[in-house]
Amino acid sequence: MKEKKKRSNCPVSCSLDIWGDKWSLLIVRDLMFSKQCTYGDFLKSEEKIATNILASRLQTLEENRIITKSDHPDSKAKVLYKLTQKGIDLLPIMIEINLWAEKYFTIPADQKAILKEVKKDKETFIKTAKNDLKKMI
Amino acid sequence: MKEKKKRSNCPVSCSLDIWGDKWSLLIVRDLMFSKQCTYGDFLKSEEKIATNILASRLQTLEENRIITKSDHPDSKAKVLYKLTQKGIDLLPIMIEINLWAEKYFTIPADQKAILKEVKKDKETFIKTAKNDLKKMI
DNA sequence: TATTTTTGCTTGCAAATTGCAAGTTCAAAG
DNA sequence: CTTTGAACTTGCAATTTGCAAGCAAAAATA
Repeated sequence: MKEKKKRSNCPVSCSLDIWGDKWSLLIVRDLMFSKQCTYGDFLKSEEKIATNILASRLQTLEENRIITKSDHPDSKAKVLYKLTQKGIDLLPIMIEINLWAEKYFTIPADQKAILKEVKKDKETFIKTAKNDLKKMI
Repeated sequence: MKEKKKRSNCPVSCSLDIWGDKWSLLIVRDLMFSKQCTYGDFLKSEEKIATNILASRLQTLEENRIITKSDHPDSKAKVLYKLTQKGIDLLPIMIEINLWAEKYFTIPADQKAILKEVKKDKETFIKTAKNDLKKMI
């Protein structure tokens, strides 16, 4: 496990050291939507991540205990990736990103529908969603 | 202004297209703390951003209307950078990043003190902080 | 049982980005 | 008029990205 040097002790800087790139939070997003994904599932996402980048990001996220690998119940050839508690705790950040983006971009209708639910009662939405994800650990 | 192609219409992806890197949110962080910064102020930050990277990020953030350049009242040689409303609206994301980091990293005492205030009443903290920033526009 | 397909990667390589150091330009101070 | 300061720009090596192809093990198919 290669320990990368922190740029500073600033909470924002420390966070970005781990997932501050164009791809990591998309992996986390997929896991928040799907609860668990295979390597192939990530590749199916709209943004078309390259296989080597995916492997690299999954490794970094695993090293930093944001995600875990586990055996797929159906097949030894498949691997299941899941969020850890640390990964689940990124949910509030993910939600605020969505709310910000909703204000400044045109986003898909189905996403808007979810955000409508979020805005009704953010606290409850997060609590429920976190619990749902926790069940999968 | 070079229009970069969006990877998808996903709100998270669109957001990361703009500020999904190791430096952009540190610039935003500095502006949230200091309200307004000069080029030199950014360079003084602990993380030691390179001058060319700083110039490049400032340009991208300006192109995407997260920040604006304005004249410094004291000198024509200086430039003031400020957050726009779009930039100010990143505050909830910034706060959630801080709260997440506080849970999983050891962070400086002064930062912890601020987060204690945040946790007392998040809504009010954000509203007040946003108003303070808005005054500077 | 033999062969093909699926799955999760790894490898090679060109292109783009980053990071460091050293300019450059214009305003302001001495 | 010379020096300093502020905001960049430039050059270049090192790292990272992105695309395509390859590969080994497991599973499905013939």
